[in-house]
Amino acid sequence: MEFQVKFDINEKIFLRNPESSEVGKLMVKKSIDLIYALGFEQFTFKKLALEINSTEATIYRYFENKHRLLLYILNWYWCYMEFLVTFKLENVVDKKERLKIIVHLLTHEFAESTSQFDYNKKLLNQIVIAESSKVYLVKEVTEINKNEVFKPYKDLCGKIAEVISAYNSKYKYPRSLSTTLIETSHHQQFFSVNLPKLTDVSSKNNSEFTNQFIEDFLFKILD
Amino acid sequence: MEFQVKFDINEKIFLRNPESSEVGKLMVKKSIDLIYALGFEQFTFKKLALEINSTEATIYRYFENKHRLLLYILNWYWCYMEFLVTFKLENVVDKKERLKIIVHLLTHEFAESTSQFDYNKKLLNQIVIAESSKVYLVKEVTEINKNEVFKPYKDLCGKIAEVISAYNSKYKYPRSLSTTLIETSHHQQFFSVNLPKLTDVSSKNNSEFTNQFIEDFLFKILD
DNA sequence: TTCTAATGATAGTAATACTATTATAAATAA
DNA sequence: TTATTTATAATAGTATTACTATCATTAGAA
Repeated sequence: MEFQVKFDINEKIFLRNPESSEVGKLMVKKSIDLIYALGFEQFTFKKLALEINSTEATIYRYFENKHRLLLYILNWYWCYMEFLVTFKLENVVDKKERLKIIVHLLTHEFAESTSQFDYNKKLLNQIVIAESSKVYLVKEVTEINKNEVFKPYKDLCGKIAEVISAYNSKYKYPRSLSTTLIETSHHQQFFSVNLPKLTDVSSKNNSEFTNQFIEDFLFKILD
Repeated sequence: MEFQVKFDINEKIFLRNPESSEVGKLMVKKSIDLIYALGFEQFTFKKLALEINSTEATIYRYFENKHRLLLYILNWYWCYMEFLVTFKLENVVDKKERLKIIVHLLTHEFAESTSQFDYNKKLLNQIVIAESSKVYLVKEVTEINKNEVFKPYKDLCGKIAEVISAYNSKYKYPRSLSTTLIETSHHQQFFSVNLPKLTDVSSKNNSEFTNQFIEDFLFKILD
């Protein structure tokens, strides 16, 4: 079974909806490949324009700047992640199992995408790990936040917090623990690959390591 | 009692040691004020040159680029933090107390610096919270890491890991837990101020909130 | 005193992050 | 069907950034 999902991304993020045209869709899709390949700092609209055989001016009609484009991509990812969580939790009643499913989702790579129309989720996941904090770790965060552009992240956080509270209603910090699960899964994955001395990975699979570390700490906190 | 501390920062980080001259010392000191005021993205060598009544060329003789200057500042901070940990732990034998002291250090602001020669530790702390991940979340991380420029961070992490292991020798992930303590204390402080819905802060003091959250989870994990 | 080395002043380049203008092509409405 | 709107490609241009290079001046060391 294979299907595509669509989300309504907050209109404040773009100038023109990239979903409304072919160039628009192509620029988002290719930006994922390019940001992954170059890193966000080296990524430019000029390079993206070249990649999609278009011009900078065209891209600027869709996004104010590359920061907004990254935000768009991340919003899509957070929506997708919330959808995935909801989907995978369907019909699972065991509360511990529900948490384990979430930790697994947060710590494992996605399979390479097969459809050419779909975003490459594997690359997207790597972008989230390495670049996502760059959208909020900026001076203008308060200004940017006013447009509710972080809502999908907050919603994901809220959803996980609910599962945490369902498991242990007495735990006092379900939201902070949610963000800690998300952020920790990112940096432990990043560190275990790039700066392994900051972690306790042994040679083997780093997703598996991160999964074990987080699951271990989550249940020690909640039990 | 008031005293200044000096650290030998890895020579690979700079072209000329800023400690070796007055302009050098001034540029590091003022860069802390400027990065704090503008955020790392808006911070430029041109603006810094203006601030210290010097020229870009002079700054470039000390640091290859602004990324290296940030790395220098963070290295200093990590060394300072390790020193502080060592200092505050002196003569404290109770193992739980030792961990509590560390958590307190990680989650609380420093006092405004009094000495005009000293770096402003309060601003430095804010820079660490908002900008530190930008030095390793880059494509070239492996290349940069080869020069051992992250050693002070790894040492700090190692030191905290030791205290963790001393408290509970059976715990399997002391290093990953160390980095999680450090990173979590940063993003919880950042979130509780800027995106509070991602946390469980109530209106009050956010350092205190972060301290409680982290202390709570640390001892649930280790006990 | 002479030499050396660091600085300041100045200039210049390539790339980035945009904005503006116009001709053309495609989609839509009358 | 034509007229109108709209998006795009092509092009040009600007201010700023991130550097590199040159050279005269100055301060300190030999």
